[in-house]
Amino acid sequence: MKFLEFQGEVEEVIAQACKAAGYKDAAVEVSLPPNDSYGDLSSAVPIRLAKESGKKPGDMAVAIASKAMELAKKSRYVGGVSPHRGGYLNFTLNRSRFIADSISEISSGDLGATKGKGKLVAVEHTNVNPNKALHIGHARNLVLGDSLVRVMRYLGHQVQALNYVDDSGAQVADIIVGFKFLGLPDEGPAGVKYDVYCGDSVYAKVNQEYVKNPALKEKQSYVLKEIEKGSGEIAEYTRGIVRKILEAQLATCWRMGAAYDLLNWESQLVHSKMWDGIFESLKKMGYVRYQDSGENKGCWVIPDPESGEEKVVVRSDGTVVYVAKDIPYAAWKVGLIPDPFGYEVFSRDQPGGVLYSTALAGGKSHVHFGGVELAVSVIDTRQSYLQRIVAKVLDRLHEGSSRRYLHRSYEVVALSKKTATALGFQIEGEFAHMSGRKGLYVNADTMLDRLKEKAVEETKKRNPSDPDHWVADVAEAVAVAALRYELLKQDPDKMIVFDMEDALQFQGDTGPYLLYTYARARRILDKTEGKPRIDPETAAKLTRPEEVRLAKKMSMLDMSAMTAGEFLSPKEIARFSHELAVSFNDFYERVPVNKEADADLRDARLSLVDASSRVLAESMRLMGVPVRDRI
RNA sequence: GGGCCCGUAGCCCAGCACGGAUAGGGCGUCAGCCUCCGAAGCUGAAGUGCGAAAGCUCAGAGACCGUGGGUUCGAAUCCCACCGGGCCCGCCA
Repeated sequence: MKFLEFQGEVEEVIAQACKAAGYKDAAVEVSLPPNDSYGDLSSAVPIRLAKESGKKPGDMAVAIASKAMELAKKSRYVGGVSPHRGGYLNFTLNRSRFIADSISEISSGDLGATKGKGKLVAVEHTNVNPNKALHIGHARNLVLGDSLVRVMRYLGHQVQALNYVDDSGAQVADIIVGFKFLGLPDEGPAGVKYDVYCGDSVYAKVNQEYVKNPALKEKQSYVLKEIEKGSGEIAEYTRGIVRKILEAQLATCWRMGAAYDLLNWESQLVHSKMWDGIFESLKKMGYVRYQDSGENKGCWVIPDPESGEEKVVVRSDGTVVYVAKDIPYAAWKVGLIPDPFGYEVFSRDQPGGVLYSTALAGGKSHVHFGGVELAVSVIDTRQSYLQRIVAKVLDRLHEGSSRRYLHRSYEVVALSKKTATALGFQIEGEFAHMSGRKGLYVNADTMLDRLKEKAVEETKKRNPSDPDHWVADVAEAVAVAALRYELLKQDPDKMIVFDMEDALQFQGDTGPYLLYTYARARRILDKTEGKPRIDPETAAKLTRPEEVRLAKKMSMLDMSAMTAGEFLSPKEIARFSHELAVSFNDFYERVPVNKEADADLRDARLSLVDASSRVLAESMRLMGVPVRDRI
């Protein structure tokens, strides 16, 4: 997009100007000035050069600026250069040319997305144990991961969205114990989603029973062994239950706008024997050791020379621990071992494309997964330690491969005291961590339903004569927008203390604000006579600061996305969207379009409205926030 | 005991990766704005100057950026220590 081109030109001008002034290898750097009265782009290079040469920063800026002004004449977008007495070099845009070019580029459908040329990338996210419904903590994972997938694709990468299904762990076993040994019905009540039933009623109840009746725990390990065996009545039965729960979970994921390319089943990973080969290599290189004495007697362990501690990878009964499942999975992702899987279609109903599933026997291999250049795992911060172990092992298997295996960690979602109390729990501090076992959580669907309820109310108020199905569609979009934006906009390193009442907010820095802003923009296009039209002459009429700011902001989407991709931080897009929406509303309040008498100016403004709203829609799409023409 | 993360107005957050020009938003509070394109929005908050007035002009609420040191011409940003909060360090996943 054009602002990046402008920035490139500015950097070139600075480099050349420094050279001309006798400073050959000056490091070029530019930044957005704190206030646009300084200019459109600034550089502190003279300050640095002054420091090195012992001159005054202001004088240095003047010296560099005099060279830069000449050079700037050859560029397309640099309109002016001025020195600042503090030592800054301030660059201004050739505004009419910049605006005209920006608008035509965007109007032609070029929203800054990179075409092809990217890397093969895997993004793993969601990864919810198939024994319960998604709560808002899982939703944070999904929103982060799915947005990352979208941003990476925008940046031209070829992305595989992976969802790991732990179908052979203790949590699934608990459900089966409930059905097989506590006599709980394996059909939930009518009208209750199956994942909700299993999580709310079965899982919670089984865990209560474990406390009262410790003998029941033995049933759990029996079930676990049966599942691991992979055949027999219990294993077959479990497969059916897991599939049913998973389908219910996927309905929620799809509702939130996430789509996946592949489901990786843990049971298949185990049966693929990928671990065996890796285990052998690790043994050969002496990285894993057998302990014949001490507290880990009979186990295979990975020693950590730094801490002096050791991590068990194979238990004394010969079964593998969780990291030993994550290691082959990671190795498969970055292509350190041959792909043992075939692939089959799991669902064609997924909005956003066919969903595949790993398959050991009978799977076709016309599609390929794994073996990527960059693997990103969206996993909460509590697993950082284990992820570091996985990375270390990858480096042992192939030096440097951990650089291609990135853990995007994020903090958990907790519940505010108010919300926890409303759910019937007594809380000590200001917030409470969610707990599936205790039944202390807010389901993603529950939250979406609450949001939707409120959105129906608000939408009806504004559109009393529209049909119910239309209202419902809009309200659903508003609900998803509100939840996704809320979970995305905050820094992943910060714990979210979720409060039900606060989250029902539709004003201010929220998803619905973006939807509203977009709808306002489309309204102008509907209501105004004339057509969006821009050319160098009419662009010269767009001189109001609100117009210039809006045009500048909209041409920075690609820059935001690049930052988001580089730091695996989609919240960049949230910030950008909000700023763009604020710029638009500022323009909306002060600059008339419909009522503008000058037809050229009106059409130019129309084209600005059209272009900026397209960019807004694109940035919303990158966050998975739905867009509607009218709300 | 070892490690990771957080600490910015009454509340919630941005800015920190790459040190730089007046530390940005949002909620809440108070006061305004729908016979100008959608009020899910926007404007204003002691006041100053001009004017009969509409209005214009300049200014503008709330923050010792957890504390104390250090590096630097310059620190919210980098380094160290401390304080407060959360998390991890299992033959659970």
